[in-house]
Amino acid sequence: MLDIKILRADPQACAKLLAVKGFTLDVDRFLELENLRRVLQQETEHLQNERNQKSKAIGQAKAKGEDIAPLVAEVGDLGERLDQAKERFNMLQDELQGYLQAIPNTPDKSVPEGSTEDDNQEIRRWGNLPAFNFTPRDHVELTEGGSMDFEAAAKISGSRYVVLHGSLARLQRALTQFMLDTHVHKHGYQEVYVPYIVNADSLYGTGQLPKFADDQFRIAGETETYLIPTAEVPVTNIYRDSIVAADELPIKHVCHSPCFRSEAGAHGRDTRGMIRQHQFEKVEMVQLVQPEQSWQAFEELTDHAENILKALELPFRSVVLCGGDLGFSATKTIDLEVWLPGQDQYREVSSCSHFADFQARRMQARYRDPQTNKPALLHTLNGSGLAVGRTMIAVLENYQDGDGKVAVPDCLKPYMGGSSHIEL
RNA sequence: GGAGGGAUGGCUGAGCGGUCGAAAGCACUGGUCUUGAAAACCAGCAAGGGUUAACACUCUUCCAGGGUUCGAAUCCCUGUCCCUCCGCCA
Repeated sequence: MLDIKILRADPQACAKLLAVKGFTLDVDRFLELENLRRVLQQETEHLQNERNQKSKAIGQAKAKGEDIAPLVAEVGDLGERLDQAKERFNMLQDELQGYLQAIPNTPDKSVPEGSTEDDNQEIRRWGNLPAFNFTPRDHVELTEGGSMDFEAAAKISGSRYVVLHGSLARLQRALTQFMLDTHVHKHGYQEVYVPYIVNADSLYGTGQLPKFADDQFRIAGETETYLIPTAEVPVTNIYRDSIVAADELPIKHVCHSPCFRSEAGAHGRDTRGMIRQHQFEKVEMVQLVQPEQSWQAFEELTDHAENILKALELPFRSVVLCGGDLGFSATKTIDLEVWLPGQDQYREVSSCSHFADFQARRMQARYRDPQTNKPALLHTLNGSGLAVGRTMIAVLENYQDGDGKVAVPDCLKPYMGGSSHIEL
């Protein structure tokens, strides 16, 4: 959620920024709601004050043993008028609140303009594309023997699921372990284990609700709960409605979890292979930091994600998302795209986002500012480090030997029992 | 699943239907003292919102949502969560 004070102060400036994101802010509507809000609020508070005064007087009179009947009579229909004013005010507040909730975060000044991913801006490339003396196969062709089993998955669950057999299952686990260990031991993150089912408040806090309900898997039952679309949700929400001490910052968590996405709007996209699944594994980094340090933290976080690809010696490029491609809650996002020889293109394996205080405001995640000794909103950031399934695809496609085997990247060997190759 | 107990400020923890936004302690901030620190003492210290140039005034909030009342942290109902005991069970 945006800071309503900033919005009030200069709605035009906000509208201009939001336009970069392709969002049209109806300034007139906002001002209209705001003006009405002011009137109704003053009216309501005035009546409330009147009632408070009278009730207090009754209390004092009673304490002195005086007759309170005339005072009570004086209250008259005040309660009724107050209720009516309250109702009007609350209705308007709900409307204003709903209006505010639907406004995405404003993009940072450095975010390029543009509407689709074609307008994203490449900022760096790393690694040399592998040269093969054969035609590289994609991960589906490579695993035709059945180690990547979409048929079994379709039978037991449906489309967009996968069963991994034997060495592939192990490779995925090895990647996960390697990523976690790297972030914990080299990048200073604290590992957390979290629930994979969360309530609506948590999804609201990070911005998936109310707007993106269709992308979530809702659990049937009386209480409104959902499967997590990313560990970002439970991990960030650890700090919802809390005030942390400044010396606890920065908070850096890494968390491995499965992610569940209904992919509601992605019919027909990436139907082949395990690029786009309803369930996938991801290692997620989450940081909560002081506002002054957040851009530095953003660089570091992106670096941490890139380090995994470098260690795996997988060629990749980093791109800054343009306004139109930027997510609802983010002020800036850098995607890491790994080279997939089988597809002859770069594909996203990580998305590192800076949310500024947007999520923190929704979550009321704060720290005590040592300068003022007052609570202040934190800045939140997160990034995949990395999407494990897609990273595994990249390993398969980049390390294929043309002979039905795949070399194991050096950094993974300790996690693969020392094997230098896996059979598919 | 059965039976009880609980939810109050950053934390612990009092709180008769009426100056209760809430005792006390801890923590924190400032001061005195000290070469410096600690201790001791004194003082301050909840959050969010509105009107205002500012001073100031005011509203809301004691888990959440309803209700009773002139007035609710306090009484009633519903829900959520936590704790204890019994049962069951990875």
